[in-house]
Amino acid sequence: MTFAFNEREKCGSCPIRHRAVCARCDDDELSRLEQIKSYSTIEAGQPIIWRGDALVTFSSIVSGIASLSRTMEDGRTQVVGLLLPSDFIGRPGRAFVDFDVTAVSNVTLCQFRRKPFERLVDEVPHISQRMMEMALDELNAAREWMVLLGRKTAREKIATFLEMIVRRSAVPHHQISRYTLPLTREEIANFLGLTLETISRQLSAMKKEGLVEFEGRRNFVIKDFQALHRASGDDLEGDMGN
Amino acid sequence: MTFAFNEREKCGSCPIRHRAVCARCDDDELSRLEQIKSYSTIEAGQPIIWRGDALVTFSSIVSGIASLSRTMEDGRTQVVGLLLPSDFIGRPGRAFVDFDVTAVSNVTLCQFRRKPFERLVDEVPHISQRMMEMALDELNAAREWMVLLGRKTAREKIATFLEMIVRRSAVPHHQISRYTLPLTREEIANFLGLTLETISRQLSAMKKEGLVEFEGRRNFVIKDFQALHRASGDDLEGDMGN
DNA sequence: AGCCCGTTTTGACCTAGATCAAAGATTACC
DNA sequence: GGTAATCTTTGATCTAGGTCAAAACGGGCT
Repeated sequence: MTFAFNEREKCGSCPIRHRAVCARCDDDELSRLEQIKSYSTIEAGQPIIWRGDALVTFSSIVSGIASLSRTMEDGRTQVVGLLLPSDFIGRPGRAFVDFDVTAVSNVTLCQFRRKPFERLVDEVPHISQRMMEMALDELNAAREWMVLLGRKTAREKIATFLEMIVRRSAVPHHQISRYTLPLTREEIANFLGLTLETISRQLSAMKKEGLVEFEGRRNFVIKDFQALHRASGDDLEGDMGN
Repeated sequence: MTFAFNEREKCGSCPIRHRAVCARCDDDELSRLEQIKSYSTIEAGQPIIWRGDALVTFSSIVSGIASLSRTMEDGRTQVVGLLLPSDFIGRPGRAFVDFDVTAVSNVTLCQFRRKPFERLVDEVPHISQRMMEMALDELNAAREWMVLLGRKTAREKIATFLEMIVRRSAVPHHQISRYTLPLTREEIANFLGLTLETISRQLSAMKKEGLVEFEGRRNFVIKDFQALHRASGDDLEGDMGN
């Protein structure tokens, strides 16, 4: 699953070319980015940056999944977002990082050194426009998640989470499609504001009710998409948010 | 408290001139904004926009407080953000509104018609840069709030909320300073993911412990800032997030 | 000054989800 | 191919915060 990127790989053939911060850039702008970029890889489970670290590079996720999280002094942890390919790490204009970023699977990053990148953000409107767009999308997702965290029941939270995975893998779901949980039960719990036991019990219940079926710990099949949606607590927004 | 704005008030004397979307604009850019703006006022308690409404205008809050919220079909409500003077309403590039916006106190808006404003966003980097900055600040605040909603206890939530009010009123807190709750108990509950009864009980407990003192329902004095902070569950970030 | 109506407080009780504890599964690793 | 190290499931019990209900408080308004 890990892509092998040569140090001077061309942006033109990059898998996230049209979704990342560089999405709107023309060839000239792209070559300016090319000059300050480099690739790096992080193994599953390893930290990418810690909260409080000085921000020395920005990066785009090229492949793999990372989590953004905050851990309180006593160990309580909340995952505040999942970072997928094309998502951006780092915040122009800040000296320090606000949340821990951890590789959930093996991750390939396209990194930019801080100063030159910040200069580009100021000079190239296509970059700041795209970053604004991405920030607003994430803001919306974060707020949607706040509703989940503040008001949904355990069942609704988990149904919403499963639905999110289905929607993201975006394979126009035929009758039988197999999906994969990207996270352990504990990570799911930290994402949903629950405990791992509650996740496990709730998934078992959904199995028993014939809503999902599991093959191994991480692969599942949705047996009843409608019921899943009904369980999510969301109204039938035909994708309102567009 | 409500400001009286004449329809053609100059931006130069605007109280939010240096914090709103227009913060980075020069005089030329400001006059372009001036041409497409108009003021409007909304009474406390009235809706400003509903989720699902077509987005016809963007606006900046000039004075007053509004809330951003989502209500589920069965009435459960989560407030996902408070909008204070200089905060922005609306999202360029979207046709519909994603959350309900409601005036919590009397509100004055500086409104821009959609199309011309979107053109400005594309043409004037000072605007898109500022909007990105604001979006990123809100994103950070939203994520911080996710930690509160997902992992904090009722006590910690309320302490954090009181601290937020203290920090925002930004009067360099001398021994005795009087603050005001901008929300009813029910609104606080919907903001913190609790019920109004829990808010009331927790505030009573804090009173009994000598942490806060109330004068009427909405005015309070913090008797022990340290204890308040300790109760918030946050570590002693000397304002990390900068 | 008194009255009304919405807000807030307080009490009694209940429940969803947490916590504690101990088996079962998987996977990775010699 | 066995076994250690993780994960996951399941059970028993506890509790923070929710729910339901009623009294107390404020704060306009006449």
